[in-house]
Amino acid sequence: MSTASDEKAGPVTGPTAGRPARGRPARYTKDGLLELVVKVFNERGYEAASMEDLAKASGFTKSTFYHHVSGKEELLRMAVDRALDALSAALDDTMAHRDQPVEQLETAIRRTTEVLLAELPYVTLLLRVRGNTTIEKDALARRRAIDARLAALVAAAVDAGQIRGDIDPRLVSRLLFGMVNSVTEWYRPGSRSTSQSAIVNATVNLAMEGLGARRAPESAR
Amino acid sequence: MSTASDEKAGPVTGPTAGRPARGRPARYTKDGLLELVVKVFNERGYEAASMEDLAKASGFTKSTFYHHVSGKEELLRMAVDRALDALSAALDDTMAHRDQPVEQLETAIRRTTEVLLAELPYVTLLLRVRGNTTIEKDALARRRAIDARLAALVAAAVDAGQIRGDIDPRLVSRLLFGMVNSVTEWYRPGSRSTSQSAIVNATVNLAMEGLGARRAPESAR
DNA sequence: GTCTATATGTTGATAGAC
DNA sequence: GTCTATCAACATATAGAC
Repeated sequence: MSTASDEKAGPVTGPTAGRPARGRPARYTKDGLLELVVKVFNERGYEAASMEDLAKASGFTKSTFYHHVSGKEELLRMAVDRALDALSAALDDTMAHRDQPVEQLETAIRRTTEVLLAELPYVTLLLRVRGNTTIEKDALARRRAIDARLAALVAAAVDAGQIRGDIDPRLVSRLLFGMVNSVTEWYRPGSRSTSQSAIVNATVNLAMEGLGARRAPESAR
Repeated sequence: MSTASDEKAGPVTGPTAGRPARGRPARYTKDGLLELVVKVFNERGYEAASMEDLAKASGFTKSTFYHHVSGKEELLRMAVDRALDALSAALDDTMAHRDQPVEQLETAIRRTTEVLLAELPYVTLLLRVRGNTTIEKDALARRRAIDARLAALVAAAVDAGQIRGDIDPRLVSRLLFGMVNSVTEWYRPGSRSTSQSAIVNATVNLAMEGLGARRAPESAR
C-alpha cells in the first residue's frame, strides 16, 4: 500500500475464477481489492457507497469483507495516497531534470496528464475529496503542496520570459491544471475514439498554444 | 423557481433579523432558502447533507423545514435547473449573434465563465452531479446537450479555418470547457486577490492563445 | 406554522457459531 | 475465513398536538 505500482505478486488480480464459490468465494491481492473498491467509490460516490455495496461487489459478505479491510476510511486513504504518490513522483522526476523553466512546465503538464490517465480511478477519487474527515484533510493538504509546486513552475517560466506574463501565474496554474484534471470527468479507459497519447498531446498543445486563432487586438469588456 | 433570476419580492433574502425567534423563527424567499440549501449541499456534499443539516442551517426544525420544501431531491432539481437555465440562456444569446464562428466560440467561453461566476454555487452543484436518481440523470442529459452545442461551435470554427484543426474538436471542447468549469474548484466569491473579470479574461486568453511560449518544433514521444 | 414524537429503513461495525 | 444475527446511530419523512 506504500507506493503506487507495487503489486503484491502472482497472476491474481480479480476473483480467482468465474462464480465466487461458497465457502471459498473469492481471492484478491491487496491492490486488486483496492481497485475494485475504488471503482465502486467512483461509481456511487464515496459517501454514498456503503460497506455492503463494497462487500457485494467483491463477492464477500459484509462481515467477511471487514475481516479483510480495516474500514471505509482506511480504504479511502490507501486510494488517495496511491494517486498522490504517483503525482508527486512525476513532479519530482520533472524537476530533477534541470531544463529550461518552460520545458519543465511542459513536461509537468505532460507527465501529470499521463499519471492521471495511468492512475485514473485513484486520481478521480482524489479530485472528488472535499475534506471533512482527517484523512480527507490530509489528502487536500498534500494536493495543495503539489499545486504550489506547479504554480512555482509557471512563475519560474514567466520570470525567465519564456511564457506570457500578463496573467497571474497562480491563476494560469489553476486553469491549466484544472484543464488537465478535467479529463477525469469524461475519459473512460478503452475508449477507441480517443487514445491516451492523443489526450496527452492535446493537453500539452492547447496549454502551450491555445486554439491558435488569429485574434483582433483585445481590450475592454 | 422557473428561471434563474426571478426573486419573489421584497428585501428579504436571509433570516429576517438576527436570532430566529421562537414561534416565527425565520423567513426566506424561495430563492433565499434555495441559496442557503445549495450552500450546505456544496459544503457537505449533496448525499452527505441530511435534511436535518438543512433545517438547522435555516433555523427551522426538520419538520417545519419539510413544511416549506417538498423534499431533498426537489431541492436538488431546483438548484441544478437554475444553473442549466443560465448556461443555456448564455449559449442561446451567443448563437443569436451571427458572428464568425471563432468569435462565437470566444463569446461562448467568455459567457460561460461569466455565468459560472455569477451562479457559482448552483453551477458547482451541477458539476458534481453524478447521476443515480431520475433528477440527476435529467440534469446530466441537459448538460450533455449543452456540451454538444459547445463542441459544435468548436467544429464550426475549425471548418472555417479560424482555429487549429490538428486536434479533434470534441477533445478541444472538453478540455477547454473543462478548464472553464474547473474554476468552481477554487474560486470563492469575495476573493480580493482575483477579480471575476481577471478570471474571465484569463480563461478567454488562455483558451485562444495558450501560454504563448515559443516552442521547438514538436514531434514524437 | 411550528413543534415533539415517531415510523420505517439504512448505515458502519461487531459478536460468536461453524 | 466465512457466515448469520445483531447493534447503536442516523437517515428521510410523516402524524398530530399546540
